[in-house]
Amino acid sequence: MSIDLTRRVLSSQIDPEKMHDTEVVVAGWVEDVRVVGKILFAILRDREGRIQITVKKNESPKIYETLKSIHRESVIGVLGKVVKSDIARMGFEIVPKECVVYSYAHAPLPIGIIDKVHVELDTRLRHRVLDIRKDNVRAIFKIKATLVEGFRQSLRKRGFTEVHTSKIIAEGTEGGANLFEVKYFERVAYLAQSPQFYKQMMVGAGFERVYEVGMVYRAEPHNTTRHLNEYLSLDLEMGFINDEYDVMRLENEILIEMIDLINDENKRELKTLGVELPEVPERIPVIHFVEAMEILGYNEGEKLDLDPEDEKRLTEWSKEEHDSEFLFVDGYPLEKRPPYTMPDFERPGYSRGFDLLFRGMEVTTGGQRIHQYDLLVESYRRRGYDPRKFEFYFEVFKYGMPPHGGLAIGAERLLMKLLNLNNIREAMIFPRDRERLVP
RNA sequence: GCCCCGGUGGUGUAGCGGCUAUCAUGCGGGCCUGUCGAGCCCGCGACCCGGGUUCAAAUCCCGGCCGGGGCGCCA
Repeated sequence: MSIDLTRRVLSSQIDPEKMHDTEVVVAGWVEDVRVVGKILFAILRDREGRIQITVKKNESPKIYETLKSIHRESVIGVLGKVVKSDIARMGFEIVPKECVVYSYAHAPLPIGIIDKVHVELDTRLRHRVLDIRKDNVRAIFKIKATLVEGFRQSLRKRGFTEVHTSKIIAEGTEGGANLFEVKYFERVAYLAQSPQFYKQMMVGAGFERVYEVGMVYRAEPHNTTRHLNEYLSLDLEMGFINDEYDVMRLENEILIEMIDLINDENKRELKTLGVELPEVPERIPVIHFVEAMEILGYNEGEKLDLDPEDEKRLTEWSKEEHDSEFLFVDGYPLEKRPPYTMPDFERPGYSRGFDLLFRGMEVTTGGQRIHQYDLLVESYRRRGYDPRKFEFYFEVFKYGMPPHGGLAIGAERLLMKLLNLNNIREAMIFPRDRERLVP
């Protein structure tokens, strides 16, 4: 006895009006079995939703016994008739003719899928596959997929080429402090903390505009709700810009499009999560670092960077003053930015580097980059790096490099803030942090 | 790297020196022909590890491991 799974229909494809009394194949996970005397109801879950299988003992004693005996989350296939029904909440139910158990789930489950008890994040992450069976958890990753898709669509449309650069590297963009070491045959290599060098090199290689969607690695032993040791970086780099404002404007536009796409494609998931996405203003406000210091009430030069509390206060200010939950802060002090950052020659000590703050968190770092060979080499030297180690990177600057700039969006940070998640680990299928390496 | 807090059945918890360690969920069994947070009855199942204090430790102390949060740093 077998069931032809090529005939399988999904829960969402069953229209009780049109399909009443027709035979269908359905398959999925048995979320729950409710035995009510000589009748039982099995709730079957597939990727789209749920279907109720109704079995009467006197009509199908074998299927009744089978479904009564299996544990929750077992995988079954059912050949049965669609029966339109007013009593069933879904408007229909399946009365089975045949039922195959493909996989018997063990009991008890390490975490409940539909239990009404709270489960700690740590426990959920240890049993992530079961955790992701919950609609609200899967919704996060459906939305993440759209977020990335939106990034790709928006950039491709604007003449950007997707590139895939190596994650195994010889030298970090800013030295080796937060790099993971890997054994590379007889040498030491590192995991890339950013595709920064390579995407700039690709601008100079003639693509002019490139983007990359890829994992990056930070060996920081931090333990917070907003840090991961491996995260998805949405990177882009564009040539022939006037200044960093061109990059900020681009980000503004693509953010609008990314959020539009999610609103279009993930209505159900947003509803499941009870989330309404924020409005991205046509013009996200931009303030200079010096202005930020004034708003926060610091004296000039008192601080060279913003701490998490400052960032929270600044986005609160932006919400009040400009009705925007997004805020660009431009012109960070040069010494706090990486050595490839273009200095602001009109304001000595400051750079053309910016951050995008969203709901109290840094979600993007970007800026105009140095494109002049001598200036770049000097900048690295002044920071104490040995320019000889970066020759592979400097080469493109020696042989014709357009003025350019770019940015990197932390995908999980953006997603976390968009969906009001409490912990960035929730935005990663299998997060890597200080202790977690499995699953 | 630093600071604060925590670890009790599969899961989430109560208990915070002394009664058979609480409750929910789950799991097993029973009853029920319309359940959909099903209901009712019976049962099963736990004090992170090591050392110490004490007549007595889940409870107090020390160390370890693990977890949660914050800072630094960053996306």
